Amino acid sequence: MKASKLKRLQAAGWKAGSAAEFLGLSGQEAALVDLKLALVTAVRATRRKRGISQIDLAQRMRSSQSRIAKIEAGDASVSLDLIVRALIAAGASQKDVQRAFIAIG
Amino acid sequence: MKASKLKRLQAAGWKAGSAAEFLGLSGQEAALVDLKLALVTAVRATRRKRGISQIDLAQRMRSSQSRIAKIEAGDASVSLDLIVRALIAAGASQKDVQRAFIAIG
DNA sequence: GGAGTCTATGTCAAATACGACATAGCTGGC
DNA sequence: GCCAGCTATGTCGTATTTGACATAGACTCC
Repeated sequence: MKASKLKRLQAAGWKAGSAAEFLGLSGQEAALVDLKLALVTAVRATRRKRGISQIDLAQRMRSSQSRIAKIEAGDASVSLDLIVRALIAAGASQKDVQRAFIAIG
Repeated sequence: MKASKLKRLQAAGWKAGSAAEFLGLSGQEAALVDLKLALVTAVRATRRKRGISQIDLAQRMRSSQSRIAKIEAGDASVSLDLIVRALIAAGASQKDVQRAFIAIG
């Protein structure tokens, strides 16, 4: 069958080079974390630049103050979606976003 | 109490200018959708450029072929997190990622 | 020192996103 | 034709993420 073959392939993928895959994965995860951190910094910077409070920003994106606080704190329970939504809602300009990436580049 | 006042503020925020807020929100959502679309396109382009299949990519990021298909199809059940993870796993350069994100302007 | 504002942190039920799986369609080589 | 690999779509149980709420700390102004 198809599915069983697919599964065998996946199982094989696990066995062969699992250490390398782990390293690769952790590298990918690190890149994602870096990206999140940069964006989170941009959220706080943009919000402050616009002089709006966490409550204000929460209202703008139909979220709550506590979520904004968690976003800015880099809380693990915050998705990239939410971070970017906050960035957009805060009114980040293209330059703001670009600046966020400079740390990564 | 604090909380009740906060709640009143949020309720007021709802009432006053709800139409404008709705328009604002839908604009934000549109921006997010545009961003996702740009990234999704980059995922497929990068994957094809590297000559890897959806199964390959799925293994690289410990996901499944069906999820990759959904990512590339722009399925609503796919988060920005997963899209970016796919982009990174596909081997997109940081410049590629940046380029896609800059669309927020 | 009390009141107001802003931010941080923890909890929780409900909503959403996840991987896995099944299965179908499509294409190209045999 | 048939088979193989690749992709698309739907479902499902589980895991993660969410907004809301409570509450506490820091700081300012009266």
